[in-house]
Amino acid sequence: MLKKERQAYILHQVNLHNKVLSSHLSEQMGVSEDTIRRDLAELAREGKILKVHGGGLSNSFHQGVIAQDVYAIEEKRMIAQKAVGLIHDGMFVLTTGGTTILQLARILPPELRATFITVSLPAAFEYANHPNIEVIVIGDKLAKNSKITVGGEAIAKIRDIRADLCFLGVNAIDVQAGLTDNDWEVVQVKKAMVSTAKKVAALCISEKVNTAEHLKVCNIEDIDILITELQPKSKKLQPYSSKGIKIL
Amino acid sequence: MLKKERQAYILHQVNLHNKVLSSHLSEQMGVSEDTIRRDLAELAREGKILKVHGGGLSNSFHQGVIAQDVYAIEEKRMIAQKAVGLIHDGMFVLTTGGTTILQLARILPPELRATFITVSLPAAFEYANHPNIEVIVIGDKLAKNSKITVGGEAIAKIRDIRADLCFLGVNAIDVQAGLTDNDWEVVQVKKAMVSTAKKVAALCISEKVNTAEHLKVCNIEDIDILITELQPKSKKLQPYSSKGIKIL
DNA sequence: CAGGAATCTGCATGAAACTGCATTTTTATA
DNA sequence: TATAAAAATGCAGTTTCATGCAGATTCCTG
Repeated sequence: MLKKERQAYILHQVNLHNKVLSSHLSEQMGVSEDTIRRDLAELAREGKILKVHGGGLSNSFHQGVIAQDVYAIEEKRMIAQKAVGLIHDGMFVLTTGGTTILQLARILPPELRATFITVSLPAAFEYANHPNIEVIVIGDKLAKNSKITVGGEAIAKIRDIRADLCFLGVNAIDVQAGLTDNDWEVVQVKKAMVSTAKKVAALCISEKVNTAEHLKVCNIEDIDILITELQPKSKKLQPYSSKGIKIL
Repeated sequence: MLKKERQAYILHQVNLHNKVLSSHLSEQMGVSEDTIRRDLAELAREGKILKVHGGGLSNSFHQGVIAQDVYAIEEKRMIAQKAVGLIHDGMFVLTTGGTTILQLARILPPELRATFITVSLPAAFEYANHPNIEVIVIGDKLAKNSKITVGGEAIAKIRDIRADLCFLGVNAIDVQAGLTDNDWEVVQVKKAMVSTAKKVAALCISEKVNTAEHLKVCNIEDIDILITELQPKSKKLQPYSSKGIKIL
């Protein structure tokens, strides 16, 4: 088993269960606890997990339930503002979770009449605050840290929906690597969304542009629209523009 | 159970109930009171709680965040306390929404390993705070006021699940009229739950005993267990007891 | 102010982590 | 393709950490 593979697995486990035990992982993949510890240390150094005595925890533990201030909120608001312009009355819109998507959910104009389909519970709450929005929740097993539903049922259900538009909260995007993420289950969900939606819009703060994670969601060509807080003509976005992606 | 995990749980409990007892926590998670004290001391040092003789208090005075008050919270807590005794490791439990159910969700002991299936988004959030609870969300159209999913999909999915136990938050109960409610869609969901669960427990504050609404959920005979804040032998509950319902 | 409960202190123990080193695997390059 | 360099891994010995327990002390309550 490759190191990266192992770490991806650990990350997956952490994102799924919020917690991993060194002893458990060691046994599970047949390597020494030392190796696991080194993996955990590395993941912690990259800020992807929180390392504690005995194993590792999801970062969401450290950030706590309180003091939930969103990172780069202004940028995300700006992105949401641009994204909202893509939605029109009568549309069926698919969305993932993520803080950027939540911003979008908050600023939907009250007179908008559309149907939002989501796997994200927090997003569903926000959509529900809008009088004229229909909200469809996709059900399945709940991933505890991200509060999104994941699994085969969810994916099958997403595939059944021919949405007009899909908003993806993006973890990492790169011209070569395409759209990538670090949680196996989330990737499955996003893949399903990309494949079923007529148009795909990626919401991404500029900081994450030209970065990559381990797990691939889709190719850069599968994205129709890229929304960042930058000016559309910004140099950083040129490579995407020349791939035929519409920049907002 | 990891140290951080334990502390996160304590913090959650403090923020929820504004108070925790060392003795209670010790028993709940099966560690010595010394350990709890050390945890409380550490959390206090970090300024997250206020440590006092016998346990800990929320310092929300400083933060300014006050928990929303629920009608008849004490009664509901008592009901939840009784209900929790019915749940055992490995069980599949179906629940509706409602504030009584939310209380139940909050006091689940951390070591409990069970699967909770729900249509209620707020309940799903609460369940997700418990480290060893699996949460399955039933998806469908979201009813905005009650924040539960309703519709044919949801009902079909509920029917697919052979749950060991079902907790119904009860709106009105009466020996003749049976269990009744006033929201058509909620009734559909409850009906499906009653028909599929092996055991049905109704959670009901005494105030609603011997009242009726317009829409029928099920007959009184379909209920296996009735939980109120009253003593099981209370006069008000005799008619139910004599119908063969177990009173807690 | 008396009695019981909660707390603190120091210590013992087992588990986990770190350190340095030897061995294996991967990668780069001649 | 051969081979050196670099990286990854496991192991043994030592150190640190988490936790429970016993006994002394302090804190509440009636």
